[in-house]
Amino acid sequence: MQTKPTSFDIAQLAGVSQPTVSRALRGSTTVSEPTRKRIEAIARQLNYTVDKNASSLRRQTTDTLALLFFEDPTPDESMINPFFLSMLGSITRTCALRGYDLLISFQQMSSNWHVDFEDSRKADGIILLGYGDYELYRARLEALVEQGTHFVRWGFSEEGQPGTTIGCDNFQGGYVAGEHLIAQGRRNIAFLGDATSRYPELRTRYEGLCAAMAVAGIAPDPKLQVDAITLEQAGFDAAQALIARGAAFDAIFAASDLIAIGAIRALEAHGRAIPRDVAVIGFDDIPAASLAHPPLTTVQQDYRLAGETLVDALLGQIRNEKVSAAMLPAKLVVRKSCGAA
Amino acid sequence: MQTKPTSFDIAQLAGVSQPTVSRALRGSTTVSEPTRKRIEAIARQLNYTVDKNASSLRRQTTDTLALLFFEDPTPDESMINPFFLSMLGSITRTCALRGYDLLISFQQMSSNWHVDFEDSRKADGIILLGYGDYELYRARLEALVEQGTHFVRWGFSEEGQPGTTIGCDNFQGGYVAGEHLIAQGRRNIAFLGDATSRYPELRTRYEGLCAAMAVAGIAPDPKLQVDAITLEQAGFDAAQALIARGAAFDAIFAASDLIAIGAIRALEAHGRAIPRDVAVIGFDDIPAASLAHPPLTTVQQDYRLAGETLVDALLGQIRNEKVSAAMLPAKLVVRKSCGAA
DNA sequence: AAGCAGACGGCATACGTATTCAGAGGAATG
DNA sequence: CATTCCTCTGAATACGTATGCCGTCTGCTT
Repeated sequence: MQTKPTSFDIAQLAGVSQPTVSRALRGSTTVSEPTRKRIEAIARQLNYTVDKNASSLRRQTTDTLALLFFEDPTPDESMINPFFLSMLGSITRTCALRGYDLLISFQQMSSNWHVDFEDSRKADGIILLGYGDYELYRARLEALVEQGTHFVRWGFSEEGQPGTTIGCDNFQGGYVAGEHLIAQGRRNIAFLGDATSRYPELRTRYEGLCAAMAVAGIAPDPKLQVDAITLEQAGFDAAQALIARGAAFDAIFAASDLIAIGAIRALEAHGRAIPRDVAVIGFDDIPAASLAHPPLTTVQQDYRLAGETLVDALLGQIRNEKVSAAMLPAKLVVRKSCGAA
Repeated sequence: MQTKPTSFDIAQLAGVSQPTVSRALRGSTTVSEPTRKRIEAIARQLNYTVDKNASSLRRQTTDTLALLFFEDPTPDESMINPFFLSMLGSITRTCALRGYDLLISFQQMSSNWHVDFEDSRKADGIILLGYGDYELYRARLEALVEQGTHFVRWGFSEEGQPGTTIGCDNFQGGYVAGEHLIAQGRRNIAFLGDATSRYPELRTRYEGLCAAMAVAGIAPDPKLQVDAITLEQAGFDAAQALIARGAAFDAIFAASDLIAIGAIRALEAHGRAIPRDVAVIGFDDIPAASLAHPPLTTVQQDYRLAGETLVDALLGQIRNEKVSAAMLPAKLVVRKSCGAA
């Protein structure tokens, strides 16, 4: 095949005009059955494919979604939150099922991605993946909304927030974690993860924990809360700090699996046995959680469902349907680190 | 902004013609300095972005690459080899640096992706990621080459193989692993991973191991080799089989980290202590390797370099440069599982 | 036999950009 | 002052598809 066949080539071979070829292949309109069959056969034989650019240009729509990871810059720039990586599989798969291509990009929060995708008609909509300080980029999201850009966000969903947000029920996740630890007889439960409003999803997990404690008549102790962001090193440091404070604790609820794994390393370095001395529960259920030692009990976010929901919400928005925020259930996965049978 | 501004809008505002706007913004040709400045200012003010589809259609080039994962189907379809996932970061980053967008897709090997990307002008070239039985899709790759499609492949590089292949030096990786185990005083080294030609990269790792053993005067023992593909479960099963054979071994070299982690689970289930009774070395250095218990000594593939090399090789090919296969060095990362100080 | 509806398909054109060709104007040269 | 050359820019057009509009032909009704 020297040169890519066009709809004109097919038209000529089929003895019809180019528009008829277009109509026949797109299915919709009125083309007689025999004509369509003939055109389809020739197209197949020539390995004809519709030119995506010409088609998109003409239809003013791309059948493509863009996936943007934007996180706080990490030491290793190419490191991605493993939980998001797990979602990736589900997102690409859902896109494929819906007949959409997926464009992917990592972004510094400082760059001007908001101009770059829908504006230049590379994609019909954007999926935003990124934990983190929401207020920092609020202005950007508002600009997107104002501009009429289609996008959905994974994360914490709040009243009056620009755009559509899909997230997991962080409160409930924290609650079941707390409930489970208390059922194991633990009373002094520490929390490693941000309790300020900088990372609302982490704070909400804490609030869920506190609610479970309240039900059991346990008052939250500020000394048992240490700030930590999602990385392993942060978990290590936070656990160190917790020990240094000298407050007694017999359980840790970590706001992410990586924090939990880091904390376990620190605890073992200080001679605390897991789960005997300290029960540990994480959050996310990343692939490494089951490989950790001891295998990590954790609150699972359903990444399959998450990916599907994100894509479908975005497609709904593109079709101008009314799309509302959604909160996905969290599920406790019991392994060894919490000391349950 | 109700309607997306076009180059005509800018032309009108700047008092020039549309072609001049195009020239000014693409930089290349001769546009006087003041005119260019004026045009750029107006473009910025209007948030103008070149329409990707129109531009691609006109230039017959997309500035987009496609990344295709195609692996043997796994039980969980959305599971990706973690090593490839690590490469993803580096690939997207390199693409961004080179000014290319990245289209991503998972593929069943049965689908007709070979028609779908460059043919329909979605991308200028394709990156193929997938271990596995090369012969199965040899015909496809040959069709790609014949068609003039630009693509590079990660994997085992062999004489007379269609297309350009970038891979890691599996032989050397196996060699340093063997060398290290022997230096630890281990003599009976088992290999978990395919030794047939179905997975050439795994077989080559075995050959490297054997070479190191030969230098130390150790003959390879077929009873100490068990087939296993890259998954954790395969490692577990393989180690079980190895133990069942009854042959004595004091070390395991696993063809992937997941195999190694699965094997460790099986060994511990049988009361063998790591590394005291059995030293274990894996391959890849996936993120979970350092989190495993004990932390896994492994042969590291440089995923940063790998991603860069893949992208640059592909871009070279697109520019019609002479691109040759490349073999990237492998590096031993010593942790606890091999019993070294 | 005339009229008419409906099914099918062609003509023309638009989508927004990049490039070829040629022309206008000015500077430089003799 | 005429000629040449160069710099800058405009006119025209092509890229490949999708669609609004209209014509034609068949077959049916009255």
